[in-house]
Amino acid sequence: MVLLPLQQGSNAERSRHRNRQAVLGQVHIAGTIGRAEIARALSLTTQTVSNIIAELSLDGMLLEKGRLSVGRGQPAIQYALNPDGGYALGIEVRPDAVFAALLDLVGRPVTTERIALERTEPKIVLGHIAGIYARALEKVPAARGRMLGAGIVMPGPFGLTGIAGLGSDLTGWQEVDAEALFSEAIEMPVVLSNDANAAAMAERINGVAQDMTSFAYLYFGAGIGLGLVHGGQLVRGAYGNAGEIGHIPIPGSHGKLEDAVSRLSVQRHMHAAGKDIHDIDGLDTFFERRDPDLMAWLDTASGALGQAVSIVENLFDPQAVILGGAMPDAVLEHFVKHSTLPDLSVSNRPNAPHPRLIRGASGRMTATLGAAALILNRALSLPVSHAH
Amino acid sequence: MVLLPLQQGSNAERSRHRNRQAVLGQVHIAGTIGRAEIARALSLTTQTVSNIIAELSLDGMLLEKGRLSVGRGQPAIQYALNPDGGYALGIEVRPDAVFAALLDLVGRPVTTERIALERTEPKIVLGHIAGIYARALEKVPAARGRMLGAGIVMPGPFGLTGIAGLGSDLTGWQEVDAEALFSEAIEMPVVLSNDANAAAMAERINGVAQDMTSFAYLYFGAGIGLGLVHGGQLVRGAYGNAGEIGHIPIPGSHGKLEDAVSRLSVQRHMHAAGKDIHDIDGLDTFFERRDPDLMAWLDTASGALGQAVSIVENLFDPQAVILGGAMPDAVLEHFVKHSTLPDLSVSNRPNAPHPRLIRGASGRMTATLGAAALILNRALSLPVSHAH
DNA sequence: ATTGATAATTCAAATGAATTGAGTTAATCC
DNA sequence: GGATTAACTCAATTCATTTGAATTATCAAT
Repeated sequence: MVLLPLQQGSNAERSRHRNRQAVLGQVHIAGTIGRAEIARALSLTTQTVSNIIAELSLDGMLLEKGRLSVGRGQPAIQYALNPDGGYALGIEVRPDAVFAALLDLVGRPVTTERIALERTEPKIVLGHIAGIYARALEKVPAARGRMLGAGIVMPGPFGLTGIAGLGSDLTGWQEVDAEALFSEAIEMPVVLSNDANAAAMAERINGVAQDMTSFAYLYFGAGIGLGLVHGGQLVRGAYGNAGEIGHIPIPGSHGKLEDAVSRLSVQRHMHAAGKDIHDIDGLDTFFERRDPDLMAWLDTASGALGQAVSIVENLFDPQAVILGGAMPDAVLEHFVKHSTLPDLSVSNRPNAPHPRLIRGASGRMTATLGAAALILNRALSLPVSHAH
Repeated sequence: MVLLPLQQGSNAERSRHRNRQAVLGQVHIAGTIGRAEIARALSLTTQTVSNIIAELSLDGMLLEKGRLSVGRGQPAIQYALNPDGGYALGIEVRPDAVFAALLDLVGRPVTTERIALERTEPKIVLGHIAGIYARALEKVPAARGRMLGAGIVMPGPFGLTGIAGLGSDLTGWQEVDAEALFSEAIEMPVVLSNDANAAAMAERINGVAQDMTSFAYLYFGAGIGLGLVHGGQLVRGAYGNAGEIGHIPIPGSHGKLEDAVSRLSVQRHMHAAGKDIHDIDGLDTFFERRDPDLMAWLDTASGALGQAVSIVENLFDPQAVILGGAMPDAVLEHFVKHSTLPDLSVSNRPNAPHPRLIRGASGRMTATLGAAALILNRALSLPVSHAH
């Protein structure tokens, strides 16, 4: 169960694979780019990059985008990712529903689906998965034979821990190898993660973190989770449960971070004031009215959130902390504006290239999109292989 | 200044370099090991490993250690790291002194030195460094021409941050490229880090974390620092300042973690009781007597420490948290025994292979040894290259 | 408009390091 | 003592990269 780095030696074949990924990664970062520039970025010869690009074009992963002239010399032929070059399936399993999205190679959703769940036992969920996949292929025939893999998001923590069984867990999933079960059901590579990690990847592939290699993501789900990206890769921890920030104590507020700032927390608070919030839109409505009870909750929540951000900053020194998840954009924006971030932080630097706290771009589907982004990130960046 | 992953393509030469490191890494992990076993671990052919081992033996990095018979088949020739195969210099710059240690390839210190400092300006410190290096080579002639590099430990944080200038910083080092200056002074590769990161590496190379790839290290210096290792590599953060745990607020205690648990904290507390502690031995003496004022401090400190450990556990999900640094072993042991670790943690798992909190093995020189360990770790593990 | 400089690209040959496959050696098992 | 197993070696082959020379396309200066 321990994640440990898989030490793998290199040979010609693995070098080529690595270089293909690196080339795709450069194209992804740049949008459009020429071979010579890729060669310089990767310390390879243009000849090598030419060979690889010919191969990738043949495989349908790249498209020519005309020539770009910059000063003297022959203008470079520009290449871009072919959106149809590969697809990734994202699946988010929640206690009440399964969400799915099919993303193309540039990270755009091409089809999405939602299935309500009565029960969450593995058999039932897995039964739906095959259908989801089949319908996705039907809607997007171009994806057939071009699936890169599937990302699965489930509420953590995974395995037996001291915070298991605190409500958000799915029944029947505690002691099974979910990754293997899903992989068997849809016959493609599968990556399993929690919602916060996935959301972080969504921002990296197609959101506000595209230019960041080290950042943190605070995700509003039922509780609150933390996704950590370092050097372009997720920091999962030894057992895959890094980022359980909801349970850390916050001074001033009486208890855990989750008690002060989470969907459950606001629902509880509003309910005590005789006002019931059933979903995100409901919350949005109260916020639009500047409901005084909600504003009071936001005040204390902002304080707790600022503390949490500062802890994350001091422990991980990220380029920025991104805020997103199941909250109305306006509320997230309010948090970004009104959370007071302590001056006493390593992230409080003059001339910082990024604001310390940023609202995520991926909207409410962020975790589902992020599930697929886990796969895309693997396809578009140098591998840091891990084994179990 | 931002650390970003250096995307580098692969070719035959770089493959060989990588495979050499991987082979050395396997030998380091195993102690002694045969070629076939290395080949299996790295997914290489025995022929390839044979070639590489021949090369490494010729370079003096490996030693034959007889044959080991396990069941049928020809017994495998065992190889071990040649301690004299390479050396790493560790340098720790403190406000009052420079510590240095020369480590051989297996991580044993072969010579150490201490130089008192009146002033810490770059010119003065750098002036001492050349002398330290020269004397080390004189004492250990075998190290001449076999230096792998130098690790430098200086009090962080590096660069301009919101917690700069809070006392522990060295004067004159805020705005200079320390790595370049040291590298110029001793003409070898240099890695710069803070004390906690270095200490963590010391434990990984030659201490209690040899079998861990993801762990956290709580380091007692003047304040308290955190070193994070994930997948066998340091988590440095975007600007190299990850792990500034001293400044996070701790509930219950009135302020920062550092206020409750650090050398300065215990000195302040004891001074208020009319008892002065000047150094670690002084502290040890009070502890041996079970001085009631010290025991009272330890009580509150243990509580705060437990909170900090739990935060680290939940955010990082390490295999274990290691405790070490400038404290008497007996006091560290007391912390390990008496810190109450909350049940509500991802690290509170049944059948955990490691205790949640462990005392470090490297003793008082840990940061200096760790400085050199930064270099050894680079030589003995697969590269995760970063550029600035 | 012509010419030279610059840079991207292509072709063919060379290189480096890994793999492959056959053969040898040295232990255990029966 | 022969069969089996596994480590190790040798020589030939394969793969992917680099090297070096030649070609093409643009900009800049005369």
